[in-house]
Amino acid sequence: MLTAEVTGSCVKYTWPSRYPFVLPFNGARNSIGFTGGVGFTSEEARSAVGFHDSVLRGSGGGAGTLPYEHQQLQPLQKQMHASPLPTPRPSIPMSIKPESPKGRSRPLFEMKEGTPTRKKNCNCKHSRCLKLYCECFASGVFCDGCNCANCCNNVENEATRHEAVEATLERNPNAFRPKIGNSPHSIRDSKEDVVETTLVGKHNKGCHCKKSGCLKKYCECFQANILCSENCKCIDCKNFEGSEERKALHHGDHGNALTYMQQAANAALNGAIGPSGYFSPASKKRKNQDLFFGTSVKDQSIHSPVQYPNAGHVKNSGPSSLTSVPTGRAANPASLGSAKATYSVQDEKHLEMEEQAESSLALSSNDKIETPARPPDPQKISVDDQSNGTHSDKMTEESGSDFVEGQRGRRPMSPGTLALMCDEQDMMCVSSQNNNLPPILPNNQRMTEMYAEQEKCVLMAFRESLLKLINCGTAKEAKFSSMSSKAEASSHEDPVCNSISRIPASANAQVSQTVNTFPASSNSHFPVARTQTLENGDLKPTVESADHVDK
DNA sequence: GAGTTTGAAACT
DNA sequence: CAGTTTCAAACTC
Repeated sequence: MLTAEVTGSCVKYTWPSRYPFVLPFNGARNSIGFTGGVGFTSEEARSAVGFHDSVLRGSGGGAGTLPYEHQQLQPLQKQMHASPLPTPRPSIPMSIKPESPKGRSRPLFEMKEGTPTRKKNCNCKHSRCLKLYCECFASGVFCDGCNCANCCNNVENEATRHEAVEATLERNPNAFRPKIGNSPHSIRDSKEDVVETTLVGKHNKGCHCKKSGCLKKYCECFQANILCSENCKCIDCKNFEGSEERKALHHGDHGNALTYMQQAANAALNGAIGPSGYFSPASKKRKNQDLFFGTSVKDQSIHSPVQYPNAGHVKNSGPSSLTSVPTGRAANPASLGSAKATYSVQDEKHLEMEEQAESSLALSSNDKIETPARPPDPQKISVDDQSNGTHSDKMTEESGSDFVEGQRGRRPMSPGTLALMCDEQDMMCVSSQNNNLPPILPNNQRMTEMYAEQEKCVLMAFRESLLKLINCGTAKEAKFSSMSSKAEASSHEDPVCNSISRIPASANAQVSQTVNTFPASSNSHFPVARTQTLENGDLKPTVESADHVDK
């Protein structure tokens, strides 16, 4: 199926073909490119994309400002036929670069203040621009105005180029497919708004960096503005969520206090949820070691500290669960729709659930990320205000909460704490809205709802982990108790284990009750841990909708 | 701008 | 599949 991807002012369509097919559209600023696409007509493409319905609207730029209206298809069709390609249905179509967006990791267009600008041309000397060394070739575009020598990546050498493409595809059928997992947000790279737009997608093959720490553009992940993932085989990677170096890089480069706040919030939240939820650089380094209970780290998704809130919490009772503590999404609005997370790729169902959750969140966060010329987000303002210590009063007035009130007169809080508090206040905002207080701005409301949703996810995950822990301990203790009881050949009617199990049982009941009060929509994507009383009185943890999870 | 470093791609 | 070489971009001076 043809998929549409809206990236700023461009829409890229990906056809399930191994050939790159990049089509120009409407000049440099508005481009529609088809990536892939052997033998399909514009009509097919149009219907597949659903120009007439709402495919684009679903993923589009938010606030109803869709850059590609129906009538804009006309120039597209014209250009398709006016393409320099030798045949109407080229087997290896390419287009001239200046008008082509790029489907690979290295963008041909760099976003500058929301405006795509041509990236510099290639300088190939020995490859004749017929190998993947050449960015143009790799991007599926003809060289045009490049500084290359003996270039064969042009219309004149179509036959040669065709052979080269075939050879390349023979080596690697996916050679012309995007290296980075699709994300409509990853291109966004303006200096003003780098706030964790990085947390998107992942490198399909992963990088193999050794010396750059994955914090230089040598690293394809870094270059693509994404975090390294479990696919990467890099050494001494610093391109992961929570990395101080990476944080410093972002912070130093852009001086974006919000970025820092959000990242600090991520860190703080991770730390708050669990000691192993937040990965220090040192812990990241453990991927090359076997520190996690002697289990091969390669088998676990620890490459990135970020896990989807519902991903793999309980799959591995050991290391993986330790690393799967939900993180930054709750505190990081920009990472919401995109959180580059390393999920434990262990179960397709789980993945599907994740994607559903992801897409639902991404949808709601699209306007924030995609709308270039938006007025300052009230949420950001509130964060900034918060950092200046001017917001707490406002929040107190709005929410009437004792929480913020209680913070007065105390020592200054760390950025992480402040960011966390910001989230708390977001929750309070939601509560306020639920109490029929005057609504805030729509965008703000969406954001706060998102935060609430995230917090729910986080809390759910946390609760689930605690439940597992309790149940595990209870079950084990009960088991040992009964064993010892048998050994003593005594027949106590009320073994210790029972008295122990009562406590968590009631606790579980309480928690379960709490969980059930969540709207179905909020946790439908996530497995719900419950307890089941076995015949021997032991409590058996169960996970709804996730019976694949290891017990 | 020249030289060096780096890591992906290509090759063996 | 692992090791080596080639290549061009990124980086440094």
